[in-house]
Amino acid sequence: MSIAYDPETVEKNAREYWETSRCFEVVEDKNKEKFYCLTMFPYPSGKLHMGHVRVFTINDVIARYQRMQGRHVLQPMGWDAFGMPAENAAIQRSVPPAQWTYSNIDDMRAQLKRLGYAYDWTREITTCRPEYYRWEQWLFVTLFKKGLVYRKNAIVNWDPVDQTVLANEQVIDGRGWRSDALVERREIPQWFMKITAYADELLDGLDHMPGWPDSVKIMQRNWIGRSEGLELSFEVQDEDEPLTVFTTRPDTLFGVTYMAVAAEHPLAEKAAADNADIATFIEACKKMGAAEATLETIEKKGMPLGISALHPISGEQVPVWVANFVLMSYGTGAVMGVPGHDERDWQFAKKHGLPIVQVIAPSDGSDIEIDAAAFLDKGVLINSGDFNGLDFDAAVDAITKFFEASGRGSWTINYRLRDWGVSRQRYWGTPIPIIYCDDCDAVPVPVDQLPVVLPEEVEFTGHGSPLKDMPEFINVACPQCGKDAKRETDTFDTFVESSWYYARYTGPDNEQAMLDERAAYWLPVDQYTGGIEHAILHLLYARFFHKVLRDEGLIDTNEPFTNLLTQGMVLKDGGKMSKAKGNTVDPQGLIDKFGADTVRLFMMFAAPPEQALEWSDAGVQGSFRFLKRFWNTVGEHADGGPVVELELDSLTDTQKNLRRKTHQTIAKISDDIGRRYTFNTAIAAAMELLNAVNRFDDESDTGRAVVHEALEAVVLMLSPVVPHACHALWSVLGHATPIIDMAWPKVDEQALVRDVIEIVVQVNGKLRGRISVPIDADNDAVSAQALADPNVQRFVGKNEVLRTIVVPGRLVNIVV
RNA sequence: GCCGGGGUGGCGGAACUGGUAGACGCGCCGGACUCAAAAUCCGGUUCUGGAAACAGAGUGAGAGUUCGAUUCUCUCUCCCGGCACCA
Repeated sequence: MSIAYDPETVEKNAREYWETSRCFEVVEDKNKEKFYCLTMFPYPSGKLHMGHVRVFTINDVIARYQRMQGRHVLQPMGWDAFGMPAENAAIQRSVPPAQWTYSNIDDMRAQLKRLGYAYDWTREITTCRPEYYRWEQWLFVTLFKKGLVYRKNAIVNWDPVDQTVLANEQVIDGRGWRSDALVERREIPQWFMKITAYADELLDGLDHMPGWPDSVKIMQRNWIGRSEGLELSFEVQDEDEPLTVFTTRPDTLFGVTYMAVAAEHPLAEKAAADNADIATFIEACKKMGAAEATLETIEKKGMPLGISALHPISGEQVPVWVANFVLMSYGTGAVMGVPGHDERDWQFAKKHGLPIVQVIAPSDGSDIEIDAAAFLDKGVLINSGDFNGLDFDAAVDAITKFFEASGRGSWTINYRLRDWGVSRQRYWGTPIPIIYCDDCDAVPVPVDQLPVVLPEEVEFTGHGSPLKDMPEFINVACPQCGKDAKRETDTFDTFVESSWYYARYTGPDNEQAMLDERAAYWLPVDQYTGGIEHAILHLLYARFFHKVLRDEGLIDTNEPFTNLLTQGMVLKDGGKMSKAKGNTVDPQGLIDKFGADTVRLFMMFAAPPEQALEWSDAGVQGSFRFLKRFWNTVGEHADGGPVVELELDSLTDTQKNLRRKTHQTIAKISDDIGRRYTFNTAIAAAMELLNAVNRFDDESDTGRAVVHEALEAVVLMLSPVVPHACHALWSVLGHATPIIDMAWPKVDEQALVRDVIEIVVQVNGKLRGRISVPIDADNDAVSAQALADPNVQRFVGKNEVLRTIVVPGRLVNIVV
């Protein structure tokens, strides 16, 4: 008599086997085909949440499936350990961020082990450890020397009450989240990495990444935003510095009726000096977020500065305005306004009574009313002096030539992508390895003095970085001249750590170099899985770093991630699970109650990975019930003792049918997991086969052998999803070799052969009958049989058959 | 506002290349077992009409292409992700 399914024991046994056999620890082996299978590593926020369980389970299924395909699989795990929540916890609970983080890591590691993921734990990475971050300090210094790192002013959110810099997330409706004070824009010097130097390569690479979803590639392409256009200058009356602007529509140049500059622009500041209204307006502009979403949705406001720019061709005067939607740090801090042919400019001109001039007419000669709406199409130039009558191409060509000849403009390539600001005014991050000396300016910390270690024992107040109160950290001798100097107290954006961790997993123990020859064996990552919310920033920064590391000679490939799978969120009651809503479901409780396999199964069954997953407690019950049924079916079969060898020639039709179902299912699941990543349909197919086995009532020797084949297939194919149960069931089926060392089952093409198939018959596209036809019947025979069907005849009747469409093997459509 | 994705039974979802809409599971209804309940097993379950056979309607809304549209095109609408300092 078989024993009842007890996940607690079953899972403990499997875990112990994996641990003692160390079967997931891998070393480089040139004779084996490697498969590097990675998820985006978690931020150690406390406990695992459902989103973690989902992404890790998806990746674990792929890793275990690939292992069964014979690949040498590396699946590592680590911790994206620097970040803001640790600082918040420190303020709330008076625990240093380091202590909080390490304790969370210990808890979450234990949870991951309980879930049975096939990780090589010998490669674990923790980014807040100096042995990790020292190498990104080294890289920063190296890039500094190469000129790929520079310092410039950039905007931050300043909380005037808490006297601290806020993250965008901490600004709620323009106010500080703790102080409720109106947040101000403030410019401070910050460090930047020149990602724009790689803009073209990052863009072109997207064309050679078939393993990435189109949606992600399109988003990145739009983000980089390469455009070609004319860069030109407007002289400003009584000023030495011209206003430089970029336009992709030089053909509309004669339609410029105003210029707009940012509040921080020198022209605006100058005008504010002797005009109180302008000064007030500029102050108001600065009390506004810098986020693109804000700029694009706010009410567009502006004020004339009382100065004029000179149109570079006509010489006419156009007024210069200051506007709240122009930012100094993006581009040149100035834009030209062409209200006749740009939607936003049109709105702005309408509102402020600025003239709207039509300079483009429709190509078909029709009339338009420029006062009613902007005309955005390309057309023929009018009101454009010598350029009247030219079409778009000719006009762009002629106007560009005019500027290039006069030296006041040139055809250039422009990117929406901006350089990556990596400075953060926070404590819990990698110290930026820079020393400021009064004589030598910013000096990188010499490589032999790295790492600059972040002190972990700190008092945390929440008012700025504790590093600023630590003279022992700040005061240092200038590496160049030896004079007293001061350390940078800013730390890196945490995206810096996550931009190269995937490479460090290949050699996490190397104390002499960032990366070594092991990177060449494992990279690139074959399968990368993570949230769609990282489609742009993280994935673009990682691609950038990969190219930088390549140019440093540390790796020899162009792209970090060959195949990308972006999984959807886990929802509850149609919305995001969040602590604020109080609708979180703790995976631990479910693991304790049902076991890890039930949780894994539900996660994979409830939705395809790319879609949002709606959480359902009842669905978890269903998964548990299925596992019990699965367990009992295999157990009851095994109770009948060993089975005989299958004699394929002597099968009955029913036996043949079950066998066909077995091999159809192998084909289906192999495709679902291997190609489509639709684990939900793979599990559904396994359930179907198991249902067929349960309906199959044949205790003969051959019957039991057919069942045995089906059950072996199901156990093997479900083992990536529910590995603990399948580890046990494989031995129940009489095998000495552990299932973790088994290969994926193979399809017997002979078993799939059938001689009669069912065809659907439609009349005028509506389903009216089904017929059985020989597999090799020709189209004429099939349509004749379809027409003969009694129900089909009812609808065809005396009507004339106009057309008959036969889709071989599928359907017949009779058009009357 | 801009970029990307999504909307299918009471619920999660399936339908892969334009060809049977609703696989599989949940829930619900009925039955078996039980003194009873739980668990388990069997059957039914898109809606409307019908005892049934079957018929009509039906994939966010509206139009279009097609012999045939959940699938392709256009317009609209609602929801989700991203917008450079949440990770």
